[in-house]
Amino acid sequence: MRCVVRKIDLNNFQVATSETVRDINSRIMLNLVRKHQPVSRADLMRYSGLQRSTVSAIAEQLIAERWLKEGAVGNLPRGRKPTFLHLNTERCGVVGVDIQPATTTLAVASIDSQIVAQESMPTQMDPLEFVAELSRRIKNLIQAYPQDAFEGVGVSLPGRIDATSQQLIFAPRLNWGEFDLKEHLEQSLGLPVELENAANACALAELWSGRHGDGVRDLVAVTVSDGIGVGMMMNGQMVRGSRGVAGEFGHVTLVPEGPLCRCGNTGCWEALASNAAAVRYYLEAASPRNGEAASRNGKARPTFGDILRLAEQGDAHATQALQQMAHHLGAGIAMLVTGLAPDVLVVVGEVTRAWEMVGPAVEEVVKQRSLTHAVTRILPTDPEAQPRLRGTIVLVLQKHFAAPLIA
Amino acid sequence: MRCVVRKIDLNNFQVATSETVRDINSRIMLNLVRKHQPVSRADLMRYSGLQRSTVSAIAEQLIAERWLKEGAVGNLPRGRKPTFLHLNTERCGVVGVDIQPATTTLAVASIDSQIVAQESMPTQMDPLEFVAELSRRIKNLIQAYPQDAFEGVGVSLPGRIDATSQQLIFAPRLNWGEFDLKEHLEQSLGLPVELENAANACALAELWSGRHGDGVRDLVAVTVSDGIGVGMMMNGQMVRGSRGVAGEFGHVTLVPEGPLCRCGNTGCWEALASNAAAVRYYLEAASPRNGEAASRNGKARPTFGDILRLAEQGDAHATQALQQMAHHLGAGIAMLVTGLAPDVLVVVGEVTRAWEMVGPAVEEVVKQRSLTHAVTRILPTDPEAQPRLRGTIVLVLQKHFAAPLIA
DNA sequence: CAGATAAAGTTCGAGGTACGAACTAATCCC
DNA sequence: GGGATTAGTTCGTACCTCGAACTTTATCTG
Repeated sequence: MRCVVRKIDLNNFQVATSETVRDINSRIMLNLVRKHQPVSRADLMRYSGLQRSTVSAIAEQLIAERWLKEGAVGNLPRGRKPTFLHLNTERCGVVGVDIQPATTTLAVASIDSQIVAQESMPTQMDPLEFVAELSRRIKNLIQAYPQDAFEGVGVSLPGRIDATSQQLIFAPRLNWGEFDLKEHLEQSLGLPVELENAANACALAELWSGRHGDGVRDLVAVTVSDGIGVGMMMNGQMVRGSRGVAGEFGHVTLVPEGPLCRCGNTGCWEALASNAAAVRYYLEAASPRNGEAASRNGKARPTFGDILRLAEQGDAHATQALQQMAHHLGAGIAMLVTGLAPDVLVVVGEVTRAWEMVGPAVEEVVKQRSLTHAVTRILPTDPEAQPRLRGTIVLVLQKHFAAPLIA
Repeated sequence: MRCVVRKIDLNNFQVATSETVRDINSRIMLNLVRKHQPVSRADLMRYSGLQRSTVSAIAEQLIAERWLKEGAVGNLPRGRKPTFLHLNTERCGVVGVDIQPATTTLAVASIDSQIVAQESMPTQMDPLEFVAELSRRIKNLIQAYPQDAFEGVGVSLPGRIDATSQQLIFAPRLNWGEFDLKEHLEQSLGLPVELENAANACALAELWSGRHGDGVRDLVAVTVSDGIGVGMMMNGQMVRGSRGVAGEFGHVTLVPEGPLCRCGNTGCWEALASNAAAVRYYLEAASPRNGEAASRNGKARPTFGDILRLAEQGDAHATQALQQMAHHLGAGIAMLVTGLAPDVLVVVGEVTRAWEMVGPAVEEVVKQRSLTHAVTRILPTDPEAQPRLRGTIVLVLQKHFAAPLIA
């Protein structure tokens, strides 16, 4: 039984009243239904340890609030048949937006986190234009449902959001400057908006709806694209750090005299192990003397997707580039495994498509470099699972399903 | 207003009852008294937002349980004079034990974390002998107080404790093997015992009784001795990781082809920046050709303390060794600042005695390598403050002062 | 010096919540 | 049809906070 105590934050606490008790217990109920649905009141009583009468009372309230619905009756060998309860998916509640440099994906999900509609659009260069188009599309998706049926909008993006002001403070890959995305979207949609860094969103999604089991309380997500991002869930909570900038392990120096990174330093993890690094390794291997020049005269610079395809076809240079990338990916992952010892570390990004090639190389480096006590499972995510997007859904739903802010 | 939500742990939750409300509110009260004492009921009402009647009721209960005591009456320009409340230090409650490879320090503290008695003893090689001697000394210290006045014993040690079994799983510097220290001490003393890794204890002490202000929720402690340990408090909670082994950043590879570490790998942070590394740098500088040999033939190998002393006297080799150590210390700290972005990072160890020399070098590396957004304050701890020992006190007290385990 | 004013602290009834025992409902088996 | 079994409801009790009214103990004012 792991039980980590928390220091009470005397700047930001909430005293308890009688309603607090109901709040806590109904959240527990909601989570138990989410996990076990369809489930009878009698089973909820057994799972929760609450009295049968209390379970009934809470169920009645949650049904009145349209969180739960009564469904079919079950069958038992003896006795009265139970009435099953399940999450009320008609309360069709959440909009999720995954902003990536080129493409933005938006989705509507029900409160059981199932995506019921989804579409994509290009990510405009101009933030105001982007907000206008995004709002138009969201309104369009939403209008089929009752007016007040939506809880909010979750947004994941490749950048940093100040913890207090919720302003975008660092998003070089979007190049929008210090734009108040939250304010603009809220104004335009009339719904509460939650912004989150993409890696954090992935970690959130994996902890809440990944298939890792209930025992997982510490999870790290590593997103690999043109950069590397890290999202951390520790003790079941997101680690945001001082100004919401925790997780920039991508800019830790792993090779002191290594290649130049776009951050201005040298040998950063992401300069060694990102998709862009793999492309560089490929160019270096393909024309050893002068990799950069080769790409300029004649054929276009290959994309990381090209390299994955070439490696799959058995191209030696591409395979070598992936191996180099894998080695350095492993070095960074070893750092996280050694330092944070999460239960699970998930890798997100195109690179997972070649995991049967990259994975073993990563595992080898991690095994060699980390102490024997760490038992972290390193898992690639299925690209179909859309962890960023699922994270945005959880971002909104966690307000209702997470433990209440107590003391 | 930062507010991080937590996923409810369905394997380990607690439903709320009416008593839960009192539990939460009395813990808030206890913390408010701890912070503001001496303080009147009326002030507590204002700090907490609870009703005056509720504050009185809770105060009455806490006085009955001997947590609080009524003290002097205050003075106000008008109206009835307030009766001040303060923590009841006569409830003299906690034993702290700081086990270090050579010396073990034990202390008795009151519930306001003030140390009232303290003594040291050598750390024996044999764990059973050690437990016997430690118990004898603790019993001796305790006997002056009422029989039932002690809450428990907190222990910090250079090693790892399995999160579930509370067994010692890795303590090479003590060389005790897999010894069940907790069980042996509890048997011998009849008091509950809490074990914790030394770096974690430091982080705990700094968060709970450091002078960093209430706003600090994310704090990292770096202990520098013959090894390097890292303790993390994130969102006001200790990060223990999967099997309680989080924080082994000392064994992250920072220089791929670097010096051999005792863990078997090369270029680990602690092989580059620990006290032992500084001694190595000194020997290399003092006899460039053959540092190791020099120490063997003739004069004894200098200790890190010697190097600090020499550097203070202006010795060039010692100064250079410290600079090398500082550079690498900075590299590792830059990793932590970049990746975790804590509000505060404290450095613990003998090296802080030379901080006017080491600090600027560390700051320079960190400034160069970390992104501009991190606002981490890097602070040396006062060696007099005994952070390890204070951490052991908090270890026991947090059971009563921390937020209750809810949902 | 008496009355007004003010602040601290107490008392007590109302409302919300969970507990737990007793009760009703539904179903199967003999 | 009666007994056994399980699901779900009802209702009185206990605990807790709220909030208004009240008591206590001061100072200020005319």
